[in-house]
Amino acid sequence: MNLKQLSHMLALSQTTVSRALNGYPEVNEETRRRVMDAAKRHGYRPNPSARRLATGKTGMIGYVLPTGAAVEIDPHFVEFLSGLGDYARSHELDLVLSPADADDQETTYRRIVANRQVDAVYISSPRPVDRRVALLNTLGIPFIVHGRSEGFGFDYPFTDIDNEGAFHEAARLLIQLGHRRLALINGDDRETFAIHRERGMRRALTASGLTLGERHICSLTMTEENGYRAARRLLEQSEPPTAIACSSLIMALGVVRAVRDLGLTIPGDLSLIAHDDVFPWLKPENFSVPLSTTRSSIRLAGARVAERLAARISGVEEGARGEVWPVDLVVRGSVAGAPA
Amino acid sequence: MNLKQLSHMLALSQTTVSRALNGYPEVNEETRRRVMDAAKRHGYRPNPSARRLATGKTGMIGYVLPTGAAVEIDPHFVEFLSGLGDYARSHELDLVLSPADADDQETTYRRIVANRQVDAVYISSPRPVDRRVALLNTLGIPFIVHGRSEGFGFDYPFTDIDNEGAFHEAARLLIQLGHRRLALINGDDRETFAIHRERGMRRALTASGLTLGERHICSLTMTEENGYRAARRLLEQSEPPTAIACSSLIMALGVVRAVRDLGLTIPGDLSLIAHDDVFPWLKPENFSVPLSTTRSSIRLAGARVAERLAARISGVEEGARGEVWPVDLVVRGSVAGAPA
DNA sequence: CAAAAAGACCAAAGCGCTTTGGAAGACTCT
DNA sequence: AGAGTCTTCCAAAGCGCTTTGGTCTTTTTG
Repeated sequence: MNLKQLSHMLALSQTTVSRALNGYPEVNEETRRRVMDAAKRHGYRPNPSARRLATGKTGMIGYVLPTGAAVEIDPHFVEFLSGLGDYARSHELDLVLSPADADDQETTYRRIVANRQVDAVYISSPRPVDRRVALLNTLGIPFIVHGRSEGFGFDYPFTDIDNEGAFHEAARLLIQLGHRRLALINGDDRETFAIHRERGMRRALTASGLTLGERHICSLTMTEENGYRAARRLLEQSEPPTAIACSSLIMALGVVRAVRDLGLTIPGDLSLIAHDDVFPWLKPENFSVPLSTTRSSIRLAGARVAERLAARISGVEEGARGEVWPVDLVVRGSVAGAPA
Repeated sequence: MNLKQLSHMLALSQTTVSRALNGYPEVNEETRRRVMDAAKRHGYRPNPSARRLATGKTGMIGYVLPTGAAVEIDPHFVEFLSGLGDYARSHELDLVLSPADADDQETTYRRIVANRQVDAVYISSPRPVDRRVALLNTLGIPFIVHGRSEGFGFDYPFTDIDNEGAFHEAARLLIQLGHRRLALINGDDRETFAIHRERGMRRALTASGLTLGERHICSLTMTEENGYRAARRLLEQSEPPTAIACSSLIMALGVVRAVRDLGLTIPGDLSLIAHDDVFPWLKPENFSVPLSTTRSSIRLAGARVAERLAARISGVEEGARGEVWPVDLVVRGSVAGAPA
């Protein structure tokens, strides 16, 4: 059932039927009702390919997926995706993942823009002065950055959480509890979020006349294993930290394992705070010692990004507004006063 | 730069240019070279929307993504996706995720098929007599099932691993080591893979005159937390198992934690074997006690599914062939003879 | 009451590609 | 030399939608 057939059986022109269906004003309400009704009754669905060709709109949002043997898509991506899906579903948007060589995403971005394959795209895990941001800005396709980049001469639209504030608060709490040797187990420090977290922590330490030494900071991809290694490295030093802030719950898993292996206890020997992206399958309250966290749902962020993308596609949202979400600090059993 | 312009500047018809580019035989090799050359020089890329409309081919493979507040996309999905992406990238295929209400995926499948939004789709986490398989079979779109369904009156194409064989071998090893009380911590037993694993384990037990009692089997979604709970339930019984087979490394993490909390040791008090889907971020050899596993890379499976989908789209593969991959049994420190 | 404006509809021209059904010329064969 | 066969190319017809530029009524306005 296509437009031609439908309009023929209604004894109307394709023009009128098309307009009736798409809500254009120049059609009699009575006629519109008739058309709508017939369309529903016969299960008419406009062919998206044809519509695309005519309008250039695809009803899809795009994401360039870095791939390659060495590249792993991490759980954060998925959870974010879930949120995006939540919103997309209720608005009949589809998501196109375009796999690209991790070292050459630019070509793929150019392709999907040139081909008009999607109406908008989003970027995740941005770095400072991220080339993708600059590229999309010149390419002129609607986009949102999940996270932040820095150091451009222009603004761009983003949705981010207050990573700096979160880790500032976490460190401040630990300091108030008497800790003097703090350590940070961070994510990949080429990414902006990690830089912001470090910055927040340093700011809190500096304010109390403390510092974050080279030996007290680790920066690794966020896996359980890396969490374990980092913790061992930190805790086996001559002057080990008495408190650790950790960028991910997955790494925290490794930290807990290391602490146990070393025969130490939480929070007796070590206070621990980790950032919680709110994974449904890994909850800080269910750690052997319930974990204190800085919490922000990455899933909600996904839904929000989808929402803003939709708004940009339809022209409701414009300009380069960035939004920064506050982060909750949730205190549980894993923090305590510094050991004597 | 579109076909019209290109053909005009070559003083050829659109027909000839189109054919030259698409490798049709009825064009002079010399001409073809000229065309190819000009196309490359001017960066001509056929408009995919137009091509879609004309051919019906989209160059995309689809996946219906179950979403909803209660639904979590699990890490297995992502790792599978990585593999799919690896293949898709090198063949210029894109992946379309169509979010759908988890309880009504059927509508979405019908939509993407009716709309010709993708050339092929895949299904994951199938259950016995999975409705999606039956639906796609009648809808007539190329598809591959990752995993297996059962109990239809027809065949369908799938790629699966030998879950039954894997857990049969695992159980057999444990039995040979003298274990008599085995337990299984399984995934959601509505899914076929879990059923197969249980079946394999029972077969091994039966062969030795043993049984798998109701009290020695848990079936839960595969999270760390559920692994912990299951292990505690099993180990706090009056006659606890001396060996556990576990369906996932993530659950095994929880099992290890439970064992420790109960003051037990691996492999002294408990032997443990888990299935390893080969996540780059969680490796069995790095567990405190290196974990024995049944191993099969879910990432490779993703690449294989993409490959078969591509083959089906191009008509190279046909029919309902199913393939079952063998699973490795990798023995590490977490198994030992049964305690006296 | 004639002129202008508004309302309701339509025919046809795209969008940019693929593919059908030739046609013209070059080659072979008897 | 004429008939048949390749080879190589082209004009034009889709694919199914949106949108432009009208037309024909009906209503409003000075």
